Amino acid sequence: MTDQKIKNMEDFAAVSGISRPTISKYFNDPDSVRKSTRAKIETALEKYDYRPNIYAVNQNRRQTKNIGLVVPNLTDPFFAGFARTIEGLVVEAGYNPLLLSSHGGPEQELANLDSLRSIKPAGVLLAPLGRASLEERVAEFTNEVPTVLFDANLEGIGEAFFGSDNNQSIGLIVDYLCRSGEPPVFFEMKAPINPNAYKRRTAYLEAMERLGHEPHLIQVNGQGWNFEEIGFREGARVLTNQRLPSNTILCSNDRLAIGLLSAAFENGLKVGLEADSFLRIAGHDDHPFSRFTCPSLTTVSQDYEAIAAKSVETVLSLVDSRERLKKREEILFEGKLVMRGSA
Amino acid sequence: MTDQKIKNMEDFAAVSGISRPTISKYFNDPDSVRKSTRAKIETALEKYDYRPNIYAVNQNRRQTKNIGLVVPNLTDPFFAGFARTIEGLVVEAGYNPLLLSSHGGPEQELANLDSLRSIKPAGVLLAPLGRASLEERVAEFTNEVPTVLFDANLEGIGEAFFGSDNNQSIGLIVDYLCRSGEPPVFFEMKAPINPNAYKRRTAYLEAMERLGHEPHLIQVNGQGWNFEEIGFREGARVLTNQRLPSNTILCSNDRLAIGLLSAAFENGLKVGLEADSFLRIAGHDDHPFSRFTCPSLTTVSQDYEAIAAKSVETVLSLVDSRERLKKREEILFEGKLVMRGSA
DNA sequence: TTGAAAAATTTACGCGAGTAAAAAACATGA
DNA sequence: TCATGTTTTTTACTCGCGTAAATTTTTCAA
Repeated sequence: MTDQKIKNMEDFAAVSGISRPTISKYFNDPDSVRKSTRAKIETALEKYDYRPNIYAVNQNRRQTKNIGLVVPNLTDPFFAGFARTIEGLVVEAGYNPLLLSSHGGPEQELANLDSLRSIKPAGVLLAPLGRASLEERVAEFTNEVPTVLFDANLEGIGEAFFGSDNNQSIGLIVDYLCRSGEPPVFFEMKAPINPNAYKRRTAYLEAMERLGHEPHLIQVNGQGWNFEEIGFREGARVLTNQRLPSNTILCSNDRLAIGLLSAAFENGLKVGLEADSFLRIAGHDDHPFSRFTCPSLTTVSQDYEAIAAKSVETVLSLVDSRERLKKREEILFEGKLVMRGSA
Repeated sequence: MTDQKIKNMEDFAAVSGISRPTISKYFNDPDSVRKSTRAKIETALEKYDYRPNIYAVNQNRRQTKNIGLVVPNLTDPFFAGFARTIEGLVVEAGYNPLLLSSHGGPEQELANLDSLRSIKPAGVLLAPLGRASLEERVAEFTNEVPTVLFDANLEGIGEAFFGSDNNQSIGLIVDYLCRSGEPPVFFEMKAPINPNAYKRRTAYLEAMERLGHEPHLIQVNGQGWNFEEIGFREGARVLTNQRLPSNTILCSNDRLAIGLLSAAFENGLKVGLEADSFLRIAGHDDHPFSRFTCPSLTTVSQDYEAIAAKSVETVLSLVDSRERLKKREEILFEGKLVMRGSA
């Protein structure tokens, strides 16, 4: 490494003995130059520490290599894992992911889209919060920038949506619970933020009807994304005050279930499959922590790797083609039953 | 909102009736122009949708407004929360945070610093992994870019370090445990990744000595950042095979404790303060999930808000002054005992 | 050896702003 | 009203690179 200062492509072209336009071409695609030239450039690259100024590059390119990635809440390990997987795929494809978290707030979500706007992303992957009032503003954004939705759907918005088949997955676990014991009641928030929650509610009602059981919804109060807290607090109320029509509780998501399990423990109510258990509790999502609850949580895993892969693939193909999809695409991936100790 | 297209500052200057250099000045600091001019500009801003091209701006500014933020592992809610707090402070100060996660790998950490380099951040906040072999490369980076370390210290690297006083916090909980029952053994990984783990081990040994008790380290195998998994697996081995010299276990961090609690439950060992409990378990960090373990986890909370505030304040003052600190600063913040059910 | 195709070079312009210097316009208070 | 200092305008240059067109060089097969 020589320490002669290379401040721009001009300088680097000089020391490498190649013209600047060719150097530029090389950086846009190393395979687009003759092998012997590439070798010369790479030799120089080892000797001198140079990389193109990203601001100058992006100012002139038709399209940046930036891919925006917006998740509802990074504090939730489920989304953190999702984001990590997606980031990996994006990087692998030679693009530059930019991760933003909406922290559970619709205003923050819009702020995120706004700050993405300013970096002119080639495409965006958005897991929306899904607060009806702001869908319009999100739609505006997706008109400007090719956007693929994942995890939660906003009808008709974006080029495509990839997520879980709540119908199938809830059906799966309701089937299992009915088969192995008393039919479940459904534990959820009264006014959920996330569109999936509504889908799951409906799926539960349908599954119970299909199996000829009386459905029963337990809809608790609570705002925001502190699901464990809500599950704990409201779960304690329900468990101590209310006479439930079943000893089996299916929670709308694992985080509620984690809170509920904690409440059950606190109140000395044994949860599990054993004969002396008072309750069975199941969740949905296969949250990273659900293996470590007491007892470990029976749940449904989402195929988030497939969702991530398909989402990235789709947004990148949009970016490459510089076209929009003729028809909005929508694929729902199936969940898998994860049997553990709690139900 | 008129839809006449404003494509650059020139256009915007035209429609707002102000000269381009003055517009430029306005965007760099709205208060630097006369009130009447500012009013004119802001009126135009409401009418026409224009924002400066960030790439052109950053190409010409002496310094970008970007602040890099690198955390070891976003999948850990503790760091996700930390990051969120820091992001908020950075935005509030008018800077642009860029969040990257090292995913627990030193190579990824270097890759993160490398990709930060290309966006020419004005300053960086780094919570390092602390793998000795790569410290040198991190140090190189901190020579180029003003960097403040937080959470984990690398001796002599960066302009400053702000973190927890492990000595104080471990002392605090060892005191408490000894006062309220049997002196604790210390449960930790044999070869921890994180520098704090070493500090905590030492702090434990010192605290025990100070109180006149025989220390006892349980050092388990395990690689990487799956602390719950390691705590669970190795915890189960220890609890079933080993005769412990105490019924009280202090874990090096909450995530290990969460796994250990799960293992205890699985093996039918009652944890808690009750007379019929077999074990007491305590952790460190006040992890977001530690309220929902069974039983809830007694631990020490880090003053991460203070650490975040001080870190941001310091890096921004470095950025503003465009100077380096004469002397590396180092502040350790005290932890607080969080008494819950497990010990 | 030749000749066509492929690749590299030369030249030149554009992108959208920051910034500096000099000139002009404006604000303020006595 | 005038002098003074403050803002704004004008003009012009710079940043580092993408990109296009015309030209030259290289490559490789016939």
